[in-house]
Amino acid sequence: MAKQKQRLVNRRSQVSLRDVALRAEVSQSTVSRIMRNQDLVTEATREKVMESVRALGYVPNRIAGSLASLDSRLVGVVIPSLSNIVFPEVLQGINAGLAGTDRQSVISVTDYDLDLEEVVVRNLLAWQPGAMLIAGSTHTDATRRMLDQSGIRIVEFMEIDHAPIDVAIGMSHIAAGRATAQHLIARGYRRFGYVGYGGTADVRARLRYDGVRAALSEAGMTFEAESLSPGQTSVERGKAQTAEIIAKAPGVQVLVYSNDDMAVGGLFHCMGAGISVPGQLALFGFNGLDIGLALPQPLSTIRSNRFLIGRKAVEEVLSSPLRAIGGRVIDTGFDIVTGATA
Amino acid sequence: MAKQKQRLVNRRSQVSLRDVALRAEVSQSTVSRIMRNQDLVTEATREKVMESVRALGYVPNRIAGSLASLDSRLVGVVIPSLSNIVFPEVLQGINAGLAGTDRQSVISVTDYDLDLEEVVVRNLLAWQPGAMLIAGSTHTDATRRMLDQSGIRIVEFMEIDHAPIDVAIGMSHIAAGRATAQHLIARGYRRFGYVGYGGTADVRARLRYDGVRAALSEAGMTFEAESLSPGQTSVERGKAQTAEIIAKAPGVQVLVYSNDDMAVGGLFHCMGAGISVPGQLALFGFNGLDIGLALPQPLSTIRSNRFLIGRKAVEEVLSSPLRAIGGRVIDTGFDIVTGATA
DNA sequence: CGATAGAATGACAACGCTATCATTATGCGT
DNA sequence: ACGCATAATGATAGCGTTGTCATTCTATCG
Repeated sequence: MAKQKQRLVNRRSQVSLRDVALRAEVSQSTVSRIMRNQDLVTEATREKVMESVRALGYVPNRIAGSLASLDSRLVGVVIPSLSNIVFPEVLQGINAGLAGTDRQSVISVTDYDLDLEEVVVRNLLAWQPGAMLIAGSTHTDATRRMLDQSGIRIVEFMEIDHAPIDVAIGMSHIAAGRATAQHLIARGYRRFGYVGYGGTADVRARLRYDGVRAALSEAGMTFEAESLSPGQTSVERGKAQTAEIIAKAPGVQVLVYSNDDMAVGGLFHCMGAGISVPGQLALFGFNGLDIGLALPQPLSTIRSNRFLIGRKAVEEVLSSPLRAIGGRVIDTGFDIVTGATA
Repeated sequence: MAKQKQRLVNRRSQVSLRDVALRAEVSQSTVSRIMRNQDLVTEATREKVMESVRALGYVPNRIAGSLASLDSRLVGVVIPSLSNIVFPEVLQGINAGLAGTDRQSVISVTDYDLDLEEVVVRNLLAWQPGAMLIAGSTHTDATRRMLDQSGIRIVEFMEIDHAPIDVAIGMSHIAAGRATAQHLIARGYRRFGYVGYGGTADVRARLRYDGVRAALSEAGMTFEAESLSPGQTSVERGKAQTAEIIAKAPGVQVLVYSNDDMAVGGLFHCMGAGISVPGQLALFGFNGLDIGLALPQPLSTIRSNRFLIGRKAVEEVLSSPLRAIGGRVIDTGFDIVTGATA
């Protein structure tokens, strides 16, 4: 009598393919075919099998399926934050792109920490995703190597200011910064101040800042004052820092913000302090958030299309399992929203 | 010569346990033990193996691991929307609870559609999650049956106004509605209007509405006017509907909104139209969003703790793999934020 | 120094499915 | 009615791990 190795594990008394096959008196192959909607099966057998599926409440085990087919149908997504509304917006686009396909996204958050990103990417790769969508193009060497060697499709989204591993989708934040400065100069502003994120983690905010400075510099100008915050931006911080910079540099004509939530805070401060906008002080944001547009006085800002970025990222990886040779850059662009605050 | 069945599939030339074991000249068991940080291995062998792991760039295949161990270490999360900021906030709490554990969340979105929710739950269950966190307690019969029969931990979050399958975490939206009405009545308001979501999909908005009405009714009052929108709420819609209801019912003293974004829109409308708040018209929201608190005039609202809900949900399912007998309800409560608009 | 407990390692059968090939039904033309 | 192409179904070896048990070392002790 052959010895049977037995798992002692509280073997989930879960119904499996075998149970369905047994009940329907067909082979497991047939059940498998039906569950995967492969044709080649008679309507009669399909009925018979589906009856058993329903009766037993069978739910296929996609883990086993993925292992057998060497295809997990998973798409890994890595974003730095959930509290910054722009990332959920990208997720919506990703979702929209994935809807109707049999792919499922798996999301991880890095908190703008490149070391954590490395961990997160490793864990995600362990799930054998068919593609990986990752925010930004600044990664640790190890992260880049893992992504590269995985052989799967990789989309780096949000920014396109660096050479991509496979595909990059987004906008040039340097160009957005330059456009901001040029737009404001054209409107006659000469004395600039900057309010926003001053850390190094949010690379894109930094790129925009650099872009503004570069364009100002070309026009022989510079920021007369800056109020930098090392941490997370918020409406509240925008209020506080705007108060601070006004006290520090009363002569400034226009404030450029690292993003809309800070700028909204700035506008709220001005409203409360009785400073007329843009008469006494003009404000310019970045992101084109809904809240900015709905303000009594619509915020002047630059709109990036986050939803589109997400959707295009998915479309790109679904279009082919093979990487773009030599890398591919898709510019989703940006629009200047004139608004009423600058 | 025995015939070998061969997968023709472009067998991912990926390094597996076997490759590492071969290179390090140890058994697969040993490598497996090391990868899972099981002790019982000599430091010397560990070194030797890790060298191979690094050299080959080995990434464990968690799909195979999950199948073998019958434990996916996945946590399914189902939310109705990503555009309503409260759900990303819950996700942050979930993330915080999961951080440091070896569990990974898998998120799906239902667009407030119960039939889609059913599909989404089925797909998620196919990944054999160890637990499922799902927003709300209104589901189709099939969904409820699947969740129930899965045997895994289930947390229904956001609301606690129904009997849970396993655990419910959140607040009573009916109670929040009643509290809103009582608070406003105590502050002397007598003529009420309602602005907000009027559809059936967002069950919780409906519960709050019912709560307000019930408490008004007990005090012998009712909504003198209502402006209902069938779709997604937004700041923009709040503006428009506020304008509408003011035109329709100029005598109303206070407007109760289905949520903060609508209320913020209402405040913006009043600012623009020169209506003094709360003197001529008072406004009361729901959610306690950051934006409301940062307004020049802080929004009067009810704050629910979404982050806490998410974190507690995770803590609950991590605490035990067994369901709460007879169901368990965890009330995370809510606070009235007096603010300055009512 | 031999016996022996315990530590360290190895062997190998599951896990639940899918891909591949083999076999059996079925329909069709002549 | 027969042969044959084709449709429908079945059998079975992986997929890359982990759980279990078996085996081989390594101290320790009388």
